[in-house]
Amino acid sequence: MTNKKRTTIKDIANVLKISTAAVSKALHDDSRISTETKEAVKKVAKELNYQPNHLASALRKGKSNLVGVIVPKTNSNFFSSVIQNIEEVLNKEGYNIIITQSNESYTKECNTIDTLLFTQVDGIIASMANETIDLSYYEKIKSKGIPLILFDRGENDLNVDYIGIDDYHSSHIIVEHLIEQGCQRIAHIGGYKHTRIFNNRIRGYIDALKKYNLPLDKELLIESNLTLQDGRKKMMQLLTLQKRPDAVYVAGDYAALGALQVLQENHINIPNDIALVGFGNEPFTAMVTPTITSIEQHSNEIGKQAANAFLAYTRGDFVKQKLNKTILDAALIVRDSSNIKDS
Amino acid sequence: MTNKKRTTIKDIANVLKISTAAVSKALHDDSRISTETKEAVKKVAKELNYQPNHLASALRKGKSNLVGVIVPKTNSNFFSSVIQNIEEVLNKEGYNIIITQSNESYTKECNTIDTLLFTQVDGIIASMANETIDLSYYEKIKSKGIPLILFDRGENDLNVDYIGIDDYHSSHIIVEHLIEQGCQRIAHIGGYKHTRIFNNRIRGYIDALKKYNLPLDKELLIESNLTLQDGRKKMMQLLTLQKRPDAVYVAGDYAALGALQVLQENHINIPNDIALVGFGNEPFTAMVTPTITSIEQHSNEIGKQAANAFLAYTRGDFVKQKLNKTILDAALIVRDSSNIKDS
DNA sequence: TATATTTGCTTAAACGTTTAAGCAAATATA
DNA sequence: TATATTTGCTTAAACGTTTAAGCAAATATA
Repeated sequence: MTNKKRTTIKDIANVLKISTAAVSKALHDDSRISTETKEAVKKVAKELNYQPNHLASALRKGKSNLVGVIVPKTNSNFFSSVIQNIEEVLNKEGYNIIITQSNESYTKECNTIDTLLFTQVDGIIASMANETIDLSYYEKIKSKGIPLILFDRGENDLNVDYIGIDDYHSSHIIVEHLIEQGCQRIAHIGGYKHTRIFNNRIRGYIDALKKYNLPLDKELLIESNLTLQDGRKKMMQLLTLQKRPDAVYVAGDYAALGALQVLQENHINIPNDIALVGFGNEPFTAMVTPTITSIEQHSNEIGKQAANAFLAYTRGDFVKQKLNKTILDAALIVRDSSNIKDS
Repeated sequence: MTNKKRTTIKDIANVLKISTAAVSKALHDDSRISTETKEAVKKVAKELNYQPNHLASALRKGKSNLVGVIVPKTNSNFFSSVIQNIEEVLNKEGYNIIITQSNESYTKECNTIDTLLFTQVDGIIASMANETIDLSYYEKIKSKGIPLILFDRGENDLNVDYIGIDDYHSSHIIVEHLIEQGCQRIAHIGGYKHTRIFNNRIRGYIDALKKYNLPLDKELLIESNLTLQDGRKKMMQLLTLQKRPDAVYVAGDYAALGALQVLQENHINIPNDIALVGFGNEPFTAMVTPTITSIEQHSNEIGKQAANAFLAYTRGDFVKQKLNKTILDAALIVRDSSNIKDS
């Protein structure tokens, strides 16, 4: 524990009898420093095991090289994969990320934002909690002039960069797929309408039914918080109907799993009696029996693009910063739970 | 974007015609500042929407109030739950955490450590990557005098605080449970022997067999990286044996799931033909069919204790800092995959 | 050869805090 | 009433960088 003080540029300067300014410039390969000096500085830096003090340079330069990432939960393949890709892109550019979880709670999300602002992050990349309706905390970020990028769960009203998939179109793909399988009464257990992505999925569902001349039955369209538990509850509700659906499209994989459990407990054949489609392509959808058809959201791509959107800001492409709404195409992964021909 | 400069204590000082030192002390409730001044300062601070510059105080105080957390992956219920609890405890004490993933890669882990040191974290709480054998990077943390706490995957040799469950005893509980179910040939798909926790599970397995006078069959003890894929592979290997096991204890849930899939594909009845036990109590173990018996590792408690161990250091209990090896008792969650009486 | 430019550094100030040292006024103590 | 202590502030320096401004020596240009 003989924690002798860390070496600073001052120490290097003393050894070489030059100024700290020269050392600083040498370490940053300033063109006005001779090659010999640079080499000497770097050699001594290595010898003394010099590690730059990030806080000092951050303070001086007015930027921390930290980016805050807010997700509803890390414990989901989608979000952890997005995070991993954000990290990969930003690390290359010298940024570190601070990951925080809102746990789907609005209060926790606000605290989290305060914490990140306090930590002087250079930007925030976020996906909103389910609960979040009031956007004033996000406005706070904007008003401080800190770049804000939203992905997956974001609101149009905020007028910031957004990366996500085409939820409206995804619903079309799913409904089309189910109709191809011969389904005629397709139910939708959707997310909260106030969240854009879930609203888009609902609109897509409704319009796709219209497109294929299927009637829209209000009983078959249910709002849910999309947890496993609520998926069970909403599936039970559907089973009590006089005219049961022959397919259920659930806007989240966890809730889809809940629905699957209920169907199995009631000895209903999947997909022949009722076909099932989830959303998100969580790994467990390929693990359960039957495997669940789902939508792949390209989490890797979303993470990379979100990071790049932030970098675009920092590179000062402010001139005529146009709002980037990047919408990726989703992919339907057909599995046993909706593959009627094969089963 | 009229990003007018942030308010500093200087601004507050100017308004009240007092020194910045007085402002600083007032904000920290220094006993040598009058109540009136404190109130006035806080009032103005609020009016000007003052937010302390964390970098400046960190630089001055020589501590960043950031704690680095390194996990093999965030995408696992165990780790994300540990993280959540670390965060909860540390946030209360004014610390923020920087979460990084090693992705089970030794190289990534080293980078991650460099990054955290560069960011001037006040401490590091880590669980090691599967690959990690060389501990020199962890020694680096210690040599810088930065508190290091390990949990779950940690090595004794490092001589630092450690929080985990009693893996040796967990194996005993599992083997006892399987014997109670009538199993006589119990296989173990274990983790890498060089990782302490997996080694302990293996030793526990061997000793428990001995205790109950069951022979140790080398064929039934297999080393694995415990991914889903490798679980499949190792299960197939067990099925090729002349004398198949009647129970398989897998040291990780993902690998257990792989084993389960292979058993089902071969129409082997679980648990009657072969009983199955996993480790970690990942949520999906309760979701698949049949549900998988597993070991609950008390991730919440581990997270809390790890955070508290770090806090103990910062509180300067250095005087006679004794090594804290906290070992929690694990709990066996019996499910269908090993419940022979009921099935 | 005289002047202009470039090279390679130094000096000094700054980023926004915190804190040791100190000082005058107010209050307590003998 | 004279001295000691406490209260409530200020002054000044420091944390470890970066960077604008400047200057002398070396080199290029006319």
